[in-house]
Amino acid sequence: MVQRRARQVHQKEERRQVILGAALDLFERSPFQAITTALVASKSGLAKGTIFIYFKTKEELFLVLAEEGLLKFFEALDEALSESKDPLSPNAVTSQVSIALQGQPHLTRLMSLLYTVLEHNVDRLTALRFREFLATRTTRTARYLEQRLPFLAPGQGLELMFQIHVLALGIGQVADPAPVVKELLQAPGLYIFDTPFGPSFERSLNALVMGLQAQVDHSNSIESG
Amino acid sequence: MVQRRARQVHQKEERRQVILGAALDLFERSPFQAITTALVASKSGLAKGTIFIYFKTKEELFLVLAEEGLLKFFEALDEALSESKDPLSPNAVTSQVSIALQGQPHLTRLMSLLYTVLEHNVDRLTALRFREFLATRTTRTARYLEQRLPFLAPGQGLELMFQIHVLALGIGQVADPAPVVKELLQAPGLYIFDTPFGPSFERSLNALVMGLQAQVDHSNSIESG
Amino acid sequence: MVQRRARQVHQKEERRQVILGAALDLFERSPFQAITTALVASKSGLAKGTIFIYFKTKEELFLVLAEEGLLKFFEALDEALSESKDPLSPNAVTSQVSIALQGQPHLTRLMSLLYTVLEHNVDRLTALRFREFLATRTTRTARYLEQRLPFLAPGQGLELMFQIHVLALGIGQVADPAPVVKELLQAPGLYIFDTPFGPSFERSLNALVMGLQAQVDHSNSIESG
Amino acid sequence: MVQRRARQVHQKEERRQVILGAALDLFERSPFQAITTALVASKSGLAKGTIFIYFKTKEELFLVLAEEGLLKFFEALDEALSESKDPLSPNAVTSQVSIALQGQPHLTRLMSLLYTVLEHNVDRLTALRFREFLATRTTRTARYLEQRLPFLAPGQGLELMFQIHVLALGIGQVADPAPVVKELLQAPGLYIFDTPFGPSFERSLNALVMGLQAQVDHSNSIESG
DNA sequence: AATGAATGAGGATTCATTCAT
DNA sequence: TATGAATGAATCCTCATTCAT
Repeated sequence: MVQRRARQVHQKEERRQVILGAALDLFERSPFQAITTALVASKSGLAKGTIFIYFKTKEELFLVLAEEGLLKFFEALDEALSESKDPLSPNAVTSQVSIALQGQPHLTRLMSLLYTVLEHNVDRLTALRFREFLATRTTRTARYLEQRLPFLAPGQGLELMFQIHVLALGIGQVADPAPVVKELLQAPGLYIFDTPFGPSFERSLNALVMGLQAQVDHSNSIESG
Repeated sequence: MVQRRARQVHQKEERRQVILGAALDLFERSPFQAITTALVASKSGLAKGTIFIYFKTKEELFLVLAEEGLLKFFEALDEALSESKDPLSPNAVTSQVSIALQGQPHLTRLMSLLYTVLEHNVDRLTALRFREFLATRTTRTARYLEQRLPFLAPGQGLELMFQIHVLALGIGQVADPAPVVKELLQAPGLYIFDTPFGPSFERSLNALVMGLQAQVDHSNSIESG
Repeated sequence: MVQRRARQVHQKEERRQVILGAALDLFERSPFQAITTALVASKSGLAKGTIFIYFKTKEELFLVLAEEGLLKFFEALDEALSESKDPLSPNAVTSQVSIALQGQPHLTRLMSLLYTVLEHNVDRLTALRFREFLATRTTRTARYLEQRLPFLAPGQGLELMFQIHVLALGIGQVADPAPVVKELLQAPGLYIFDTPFGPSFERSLNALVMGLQAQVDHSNSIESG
Repeated sequence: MVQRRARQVHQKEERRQVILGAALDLFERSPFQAITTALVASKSGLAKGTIFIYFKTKEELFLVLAEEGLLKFFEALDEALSESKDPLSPNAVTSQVSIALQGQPHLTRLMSLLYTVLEHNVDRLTALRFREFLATRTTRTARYLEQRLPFLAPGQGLELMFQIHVLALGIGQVADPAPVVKELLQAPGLYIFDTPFGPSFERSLNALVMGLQAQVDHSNSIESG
């Protein structure tokens, strides 16, 4: 069964999306290593070789998936942060970030792949484009943060974005343990580190934001003292 | 080449250490996937099969490696925290944690494997033992933290340990990018997220600790207000 | 060395035959366990992985080999049995079966693998198809037998086919001993069970057919008595 | 836990029996390939190495098991056949053989291993002893058969023993299909060859014996004709 | 552009057997 | 004799990727 050829740009983009959709579907249900390109192909209704016309490697495919997830996250967060110009409480910011993040439930799992797997089998140009995207959007959102958290000094928005990133990465992994472990964690005494993503993330991020604020207050009081 | 048989308990422990040493050596120079059991064996001066007498799977071997690294980390930190009984500043705590962590340069790389790879091919008992170790030592160090940071409420020591763990995990990954990416990050504009582990970790942890303190102060001032 | 791609159905069938031929060649010279898939591949002039495109497992490959051998046996026997419509003597039938069987010298060795090895690593569908083939052809040949041996009651043709099958299986094994044993059997007093396949098979089958006839005669004489 | 050493002959024989018992136990529940020497050892309460003191190879161990099973079979059959001196009907003989055979339910499974596996990894001497045992007992029982079936010419007792052997071998395999197949055989139309051992064996053997008788009658009638 | 046949490197484990203790 | 640590050969199959059609 030969698919119609996608000659026009928008047809190609459409087909790309079909593949990405299939990959995401599979990723929701199974770990990365269990997802073979044959599986992605058959789920896409395409041949194996066709996948590699649209994505140079399996890792590139998932890197794009990660990018799309990140994009939605950035858009959601940016929108929430730019609704008004008024300052926001740390709590409010934390909560917005958390909401934006959980709109992409698979994003954190993708992110743990990002540094350990995906970027390891991708060519320079693809990596460059991804990193440019990441830098651009991170910087933009950082500016919003600085606007809504007036105590942030210039540059601290970026710092906060870094910490959000890192927190999501770390908590994402801890909150998604191996099947064997998932079972074990029911036992009393092992409850440590067995935490749902959302609350842990919010608590930690909240502390972080308040810490940044405290640092600023502190240095201010010294200056003005 | 037949090795002298390790019949006594201490001989077996010694041989175990030889294997662990070889594995660590290799891990310093290459990614986990590139380390074959054949490599570990030949570096240990043992036959391939012998490795599997001491460790049921490749993953178990590296899980033990992670545990040993963690043990050293906990010991170093515990010792630093129990040197005196006086309160410590957030900065001081942060710095001790960072020092203890960097005494085990490969620990963070091992930790990223922990949740995504190692615990996925290990039997229940092995996973259980590891988690018990983790729970025990984390709890113990949490108590020290509560002693040296008097503003911490009971239970907040554990919370802080969780955050340390998560921060190390996340920053460890971000700070150790793929070779292609490492090169790219030289370029201006992409410097984002290109940060050495130590300073990033300390800044973030510091903010976190100050945040916890601020939360406490805040709730106190409300109560007493 | 990349082979020309077999896109057309007949090209694929051709390649399948190349693999089967290579496997049969190897099987003539060495025991099943000694035949590695690598060997089959290199003998086929194909890559290792290619074998598994055509056959899901090594056992499936040899199951197909067995089926092809059986097919030739059935065809030869059916043809011999349908040459005329006249009754045949037990001796004549026995001899036809023996001839058809010895046209496939490796068939009996393959058959001993069938129940003990091949069907143990084959999926349901493959096993089903093989058994359907076996049932269909066995039933058909059974009908021929009933035609040429008029004393056979309905259903006894199938019974006879079962006995032929079982005899070929058993004698095939006894007549093909291990190398060490082959040597020993030269010694006097151990000649027991050291028998070439053909004559043993014919003698036994002959007795069997005559026994069936005798049973019929016997029950007839009782009825008419 | 070091076992007491077996210094006396009878202690050694006892230990041998412990091992054989363990192996038989395991063989009842699992296929030959699934039985590792480690399993046999632990089930025997001995160390792996100890097994190899008593049996040179895994195959020798199972060859001895086969021999013991055969011995019991011969003894049971011999006893039944020598109870009186009167002639027996084919039916009676068939039934005695079948009873003796089914007293050793695992014997037929062991026998299929005999020619295809066991004798392939055993030294000359072991093979020789086994074959001598087989020849001796087969010959002895053959004599009993000739006594109870007076129509048998000299030498035909041995012929019959061969056929019994071969029938047990073949039917044993057909009656013990792979798990996948066992399921399939429930389906209608595939019932062919799906037969319990006992009845199939008796029907076939009966026909065989009657065939031998018929042959004799036939040649007699010619001679006297 | 689409296909899917062909590639072939890749690799952890198993396990019978040996032999130092 | 008993032990069990050490050996190391042995191997099927997977799967991302290529490329002839």
